[in-house]
Amino acid sequence: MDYKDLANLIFPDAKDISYYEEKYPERNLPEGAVVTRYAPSPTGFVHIGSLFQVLVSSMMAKKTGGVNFLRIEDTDQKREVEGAIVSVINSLKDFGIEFDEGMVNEEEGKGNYGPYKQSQRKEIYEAYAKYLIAQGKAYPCFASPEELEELRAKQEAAKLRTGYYGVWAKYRNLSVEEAVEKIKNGEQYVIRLKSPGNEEKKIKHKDVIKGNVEFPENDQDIIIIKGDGLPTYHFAHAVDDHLMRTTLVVRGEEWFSSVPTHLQLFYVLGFKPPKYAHIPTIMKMDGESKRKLSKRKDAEAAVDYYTEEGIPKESVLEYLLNIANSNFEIWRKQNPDKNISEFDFQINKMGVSGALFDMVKMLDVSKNVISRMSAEDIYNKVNEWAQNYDNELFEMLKDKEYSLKVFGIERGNSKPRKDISKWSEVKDNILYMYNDKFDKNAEYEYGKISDKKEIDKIVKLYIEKYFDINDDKQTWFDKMKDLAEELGYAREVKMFKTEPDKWPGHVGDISTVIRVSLTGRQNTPDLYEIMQVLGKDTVVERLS
RNA sequence: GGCCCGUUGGUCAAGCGGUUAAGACGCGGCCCUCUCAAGGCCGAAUCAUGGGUUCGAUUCCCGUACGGGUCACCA
Repeated sequence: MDYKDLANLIFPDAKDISYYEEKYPERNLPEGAVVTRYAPSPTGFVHIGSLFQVLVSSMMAKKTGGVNFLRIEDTDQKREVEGAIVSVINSLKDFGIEFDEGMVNEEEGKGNYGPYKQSQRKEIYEAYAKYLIAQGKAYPCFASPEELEELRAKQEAAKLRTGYYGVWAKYRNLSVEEAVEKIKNGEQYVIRLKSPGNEEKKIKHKDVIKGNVEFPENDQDIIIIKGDGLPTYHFAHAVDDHLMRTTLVVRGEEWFSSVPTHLQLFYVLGFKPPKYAHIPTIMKMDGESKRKLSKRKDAEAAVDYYTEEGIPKESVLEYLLNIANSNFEIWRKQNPDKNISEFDFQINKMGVSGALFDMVKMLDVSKNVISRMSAEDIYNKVNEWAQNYDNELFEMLKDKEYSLKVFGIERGNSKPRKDISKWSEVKDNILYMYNDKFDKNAEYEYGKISDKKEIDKIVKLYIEKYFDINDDKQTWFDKMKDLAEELGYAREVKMFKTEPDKWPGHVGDISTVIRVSLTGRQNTPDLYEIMQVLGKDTVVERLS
């Protein structure tokens, strides 16, 4: 009896690997095209760090004319979540991320390198596991959890490196006969790699982002097929990314230390390894120390948070791109109207250490993104958002023509307003522009001039003598000055500043009175434009 | 603890042996035909630390400290 017999006993029906090698040939792509992927386990939750990663891969694929696909890594049956795949797809779609290949719903995928869901690829892993067993490069291991626990305890007590390796790998040198007998007796087992590595030796490796590194070789006999018959991440990664002809693996930094294991797996299987790009973790300040953005503790860890808050997808993407390539900001300044995809993204220019997530900066980026949008664009986006998250606002926006005018205030010129950073703050921003939301009789905070009689006097005089909806802006403003003068206030702020004792106040104070009476706010966009949008009747009505 | 990776203003960061050490956010001040949001100008603020190498180190090497990752039949 030899290894082949053992392999046949374990995986009697597995195909020869040549079948798969032929079925999934090298891709026919232009020189330099990158094949990359997003490979989440289906929890349904998309972390902001994952979005970061997908952004990077998709930019790379797009830039080189390559492929970016979605593979679902559902080899952990305990973690299955219903509907997770569709939810991942949808969450990413909210950010404009769509895949060239891969899963399109819970069960189906598109593309020639599928299935794209690992639980549907069981026979493929078996074929490759069988191939290794037949060569004596992998073996069944019968160690029970208790046995492994004991092993670990022994190693810890002796202050040795823990794990299943070398002389500690009790079942690695079991004879074929013994193994066969155990299997026939129905003993439980997993398949382990018979690691050819030596811990004393170093391997050199170049990570696309981190650069040159040296690791000790892997000498752990890692599990490749678990007791439930499904592969571990490591094995599935090697087999899938080889067969799917991935050339660039973009993944989180937490995988960095498994590089030696993965390289070894590719080597043992006779595959050419892909390039690896380990991207830094997005961190958050927690008291004194930094930590990973946590799914449980931090709302902003979930990508859905941004859509719920109404932070436009472009804003999130731009912020992330900013962290990835800090020269993006300069590019954006020079190319305010270009699409993100035109930016020449450089993956090797990414920072090596984890950046702290900065919501303030994100909102600033967003403010600029939104300022570049047209009133129509903003209307559509706010409307869509409100439909899902704010019914009152949605109702307000029903009068599209009017709302368009509201969003058009100080917009569409060379210096557009920058006072919106997310849709959730829009309502409060524009509330007073809608008659049924404005309470004329409410008590408002006035500014410097707070005497009720004086206020009435100012407003009354304005409406009776100076207000004319047909005035152009200059005339309107001149009249405001005239009003100030007639009431005994300085007509220019400058005049007032040079001789503050001469007047009780200046035009600014007068216009504040009008502003508050008209809007209930001391701070608003341009008063003239507001009056134009409100229209004659409303202005008169509110000021009388 | 072992093994990896990292450390430039409060934050994100340029920088690759000689720079007045970019820029952005934030902060402070001033300016701008009315208040804001902006915009313009100005300002405060940084190379973790100790040794080398060098004519010269933020940049190269070693140690230390600190931070992060990883050591599962989870991915």
